[in-house]
Amino acid sequence: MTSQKPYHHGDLRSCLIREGLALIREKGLTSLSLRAVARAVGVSAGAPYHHFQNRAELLAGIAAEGFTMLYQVVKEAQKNADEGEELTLMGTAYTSFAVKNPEHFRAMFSPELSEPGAFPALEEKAYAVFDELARSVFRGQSEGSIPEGNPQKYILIAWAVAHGVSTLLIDGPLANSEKIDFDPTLMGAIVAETMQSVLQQARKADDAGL
Amino acid sequence: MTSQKPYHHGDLRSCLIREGLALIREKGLTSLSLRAVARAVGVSAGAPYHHFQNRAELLAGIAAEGFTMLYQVVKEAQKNADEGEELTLMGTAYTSFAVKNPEHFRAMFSPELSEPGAFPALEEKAYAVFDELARSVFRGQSEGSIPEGNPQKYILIAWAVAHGVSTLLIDGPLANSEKIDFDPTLMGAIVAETMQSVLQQARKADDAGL
DNA sequence: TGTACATCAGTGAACGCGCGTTCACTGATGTAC
DNA sequence: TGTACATCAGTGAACGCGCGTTCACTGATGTAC
Repeated sequence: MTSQKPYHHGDLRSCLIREGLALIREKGLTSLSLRAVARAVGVSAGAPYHHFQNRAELLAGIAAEGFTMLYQVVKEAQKNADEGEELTLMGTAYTSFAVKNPEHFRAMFSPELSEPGAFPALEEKAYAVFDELARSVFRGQSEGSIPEGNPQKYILIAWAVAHGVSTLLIDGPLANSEKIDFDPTLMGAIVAETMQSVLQQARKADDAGL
Repeated sequence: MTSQKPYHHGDLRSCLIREGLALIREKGLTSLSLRAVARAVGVSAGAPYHHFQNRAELLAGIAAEGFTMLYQVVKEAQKNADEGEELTLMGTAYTSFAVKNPEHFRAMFSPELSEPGAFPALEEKAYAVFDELARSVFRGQSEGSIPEGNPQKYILIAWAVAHGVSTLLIDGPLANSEKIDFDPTLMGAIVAETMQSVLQQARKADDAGL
């Protein structure tokens, strides 16, 4: 048992991020502020500046953590997938991550962080996820499980469907609407079904020699 | 020629919205404020309160305008579509709207407005768009151009793909990335191709009696 | 057509607030000898 | 094992800022008669 108020916190950075996530969950991205997280942790307003240069870096820290987590679940899905279903499983893993970690997800795709060049380390992490997606498509095409043609097409479809379902579920009109009531199970299945349809349809066209 | 500084502006509400859109475009949703738009129009800080009860209502006003515009382009696409391609054309119209009107789009799907019940008039307008999508699916199913089965599936796929491509293009990693360089033409085609694949694949399964 | 008056849509000053950020400081910790 | 000292990670007070919002006011507009 340490004393109630040790002068040195010991784990402040992690705590600030944790409280930052709670703040995003409860009051939205807008209300994320260095003062607010410091207050939540019970520390002075100046303390966070020993861990983050400014407000944007806190947000970037949260986003970076999120991309690391996303990379892991996507990579895991890829590893466990049979030939030909990599892209589908990666897509559902993406959506599943978003639904389970909406605060991270919101931070990761926050427009405030999207200026190119502003957060190189973050871009690197985001790119790593994209890269796994791309590699899967290339591998699928060389193995024959994904038809030839512009690989970007398959990358973008997978990403767009997964991202679209995710954002509609998290922040969009589907999130809390009383008028529009979707079956949650259906949501999860949508990404998979769409990917499979696209791939099968493309294979058929490929076989027909188009 | 009226004088330079008429006491009554005459069209302040519209001007506030117009400057609000400019502000969102240039500095992001975060920096939209009643004071900022008043300043941009060249009017005192109190003036906007004769047109909007508070800050949220300005945002809601912008969003409402956006939903009205979106409804029109989606409805137009629906009208001009041949039997069986309604859903596809509506999806591409949606994405096209988003890319042409990113400021409206950002306001429309701003989390700040997504609390259910907070802006009933806005929800009504958003619902109208969704409703056209739903009607198209119902009509397609009764005409036979869309397979039987859970209509929600087709609604959600169309919406998710269109919404996903839109958000990736507007705010997401695709917007300004130097590492990920997608062909813009491809983007536009993605929504259509995905929808067509899904529908054709479903039709095939339907014919096979599944 | 003119006039009195209600109402509308502005002004500008003021308030309190939370925030980002800085800075001199201080207590705790780690390390060289 | 002790001690001197550098460094680290906090404190708390202070600053300036932009914002939301209110309020008494005033100039312009529209309307009844």
